[in-house]
Amino acid sequence: MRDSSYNIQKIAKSLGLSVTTVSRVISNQTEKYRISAKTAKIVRDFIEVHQIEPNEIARQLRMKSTKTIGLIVPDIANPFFSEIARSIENEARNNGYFVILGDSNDDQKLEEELVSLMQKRRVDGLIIAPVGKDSKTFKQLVSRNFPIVFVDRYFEELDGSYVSSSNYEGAVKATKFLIGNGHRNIACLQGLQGTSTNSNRVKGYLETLESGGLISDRNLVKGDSYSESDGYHNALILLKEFPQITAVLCLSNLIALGALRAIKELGKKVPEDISLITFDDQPYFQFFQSPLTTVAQQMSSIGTSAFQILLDHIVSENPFLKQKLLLDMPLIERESVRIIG
Amino acid sequence: MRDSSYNIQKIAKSLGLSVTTVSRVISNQTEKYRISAKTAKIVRDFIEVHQIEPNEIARQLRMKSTKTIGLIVPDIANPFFSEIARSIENEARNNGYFVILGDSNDDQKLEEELVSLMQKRRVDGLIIAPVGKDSKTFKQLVSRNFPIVFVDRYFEELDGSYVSSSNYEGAVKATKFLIGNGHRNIACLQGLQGTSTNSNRVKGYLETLESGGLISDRNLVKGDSYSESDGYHNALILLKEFPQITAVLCLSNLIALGALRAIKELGKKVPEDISLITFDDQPYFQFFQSPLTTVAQQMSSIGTSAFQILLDHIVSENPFLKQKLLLDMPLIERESVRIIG
DNA sequence: TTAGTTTGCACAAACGTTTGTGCAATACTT
DNA sequence: AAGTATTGCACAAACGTTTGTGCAAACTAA
Repeated sequence: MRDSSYNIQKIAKSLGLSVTTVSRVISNQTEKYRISAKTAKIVRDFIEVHQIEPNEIARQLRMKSTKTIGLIVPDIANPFFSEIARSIENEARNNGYFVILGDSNDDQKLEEELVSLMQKRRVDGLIIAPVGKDSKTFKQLVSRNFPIVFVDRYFEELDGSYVSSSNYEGAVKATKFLIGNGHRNIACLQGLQGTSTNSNRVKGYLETLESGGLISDRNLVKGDSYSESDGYHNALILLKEFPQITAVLCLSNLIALGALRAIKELGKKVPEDISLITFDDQPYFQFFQSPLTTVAQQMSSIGTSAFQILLDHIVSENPFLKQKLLLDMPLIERESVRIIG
Repeated sequence: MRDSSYNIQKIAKSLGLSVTTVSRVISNQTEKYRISAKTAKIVRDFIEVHQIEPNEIARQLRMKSTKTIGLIVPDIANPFFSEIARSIENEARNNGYFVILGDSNDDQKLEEELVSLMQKRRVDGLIIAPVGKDSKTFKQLVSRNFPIVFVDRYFEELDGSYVSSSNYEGAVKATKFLIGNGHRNIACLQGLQGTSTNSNRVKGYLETLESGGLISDRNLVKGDSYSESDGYHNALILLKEFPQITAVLCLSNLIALGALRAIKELGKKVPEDISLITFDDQPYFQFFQSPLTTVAQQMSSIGTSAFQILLDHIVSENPFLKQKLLLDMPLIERESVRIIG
């Protein structure tokens, strides 16, 4: 007979006890405050029978802690972020925390609004995969030492904790792989410009080309969003403009999907006409016409690490110890890269 | 200079006003309570300058409304659910609501715990894609008229609102399509038994076989989870045991991935050896070796409808008006079904 | 038996809002 | 000028917890 109109005051009245005592039983502080085992049992039984759920909101107000964290991602429907979200939700729940979800739709304005709303909600901390072009939304938060952890994209100029992948090395690995397979004209479909992930990946790509004795042509780098449509449009442009291209490096899973759509539309085939390698491995990539070779990110590790670091910040005595974590990016070789004589 | 230590009491003191007045300005009740425009402006300017964020928790306590809904899904990393989640989050935010996320991992026990936790959190309502085998977790909620909307899976025996797809018709459509292409030995890889989605789909499949003059063999229906691994294992068993099978109907996107893995492992090809059709369209299905023919669900419509219905329940004077909505399932024809002479 | 100690619980303030109502001061009316 | 109406704001209770402290009653010791 669950009755949410019951609160600990009514329990107290019903049992002829004080609110104080009931509260202390519920919060398992019986020893500390010397509540007798007998009384404790009476209270617990009563709660059990009536399925009473003490008002958490009042508790939050009094304790000044909501046991809630905010999670803001650019696109929860992107499997990369939803996988991260899953592991964060799991880790949070196992530690007694709730997760409020915000989807910024890669929109800086919306992101800022979400951050503000979550501050109002008094979340204890924030995990955010920022749009990432501009750090101004977070400058104050970080300098106030508000518990916050960035995932995926982050800001070099901000002394905040983050968890991401070793994007530079990942791009190096991918580009070397293409060069090693004989490719000389390698294009790059990039993501949102000005983001740390994009900058590092493009840098890895360009520097590897140069150190491989190839000319790195910035015209072969196109795109300005991690979306499917951006990948599609820029792949079309790129492949029409530079017919000599034999390989394309895609900087995200969605970009790769867009590129594939474009390639198909142009009547070309992977890997016969165009070789393709992409960031962000997905289980289904193995079933593609040409199973995709990828540079993978460890999504669930990113999520669990991010939460653990955030938890440190929330409970820590030393809020100045920031953690910066870059996880390894394994290259997963499939069949989308052709070996050129 | 954002300072969350500011609250409306301090604003009041700083401005020489009463807390009451400040509160009324903030909540835009100036006309109702006759706060002069001049005073209102003073308060608003002060808040603007100091970037003050009034304590939402206190408001929630006083108002007995959290402007928060709970969303529980079996697997947020499944694109089907993450797409729904995205549209719900969007719709919720646009209506001033927050979304607390819970991932039940298709575990009844965990689901029940999540529901209980969210009740404690005093969410104003709940949207839940239930594990769906057993309705007992929700019986009380529904009978108490707690605002709740089921999505995807639901319970016939419960008079609760739900939004799902016309699963029966979808299965009929898919099965007819296979029969129409000459298939006579059609297997079915089902999802979690006892769930509404699964029952309706299997029913549609079996009845279509029968009405098509084919024998419906229950041995050709295997599986008990919507997961990739379940699809994989049962596809292996099924294809080994019944070599006469020419087509497989998969009841979810993940099951289809598992089936594909099994088919590949057995050295067979889609659609040459095995035709395949699956529920839950995904954008990337078009890039598969054999682009998959699917029966699609309208995820974002499911999400937005679910929230709107929930909102109705939350604000409505008439909590007894339940809505049951089944959205259309279009058949998307690609190349995974072979025409048999 | 009495003084000292321990046990078991209650009082009341505090967390930061919202809101019905009351009460001055000002404005309006004739 | 005096009475009435209106304007502008403040008081205080309430939402339901948590917690430092106080104070009887019960137990212990001599």
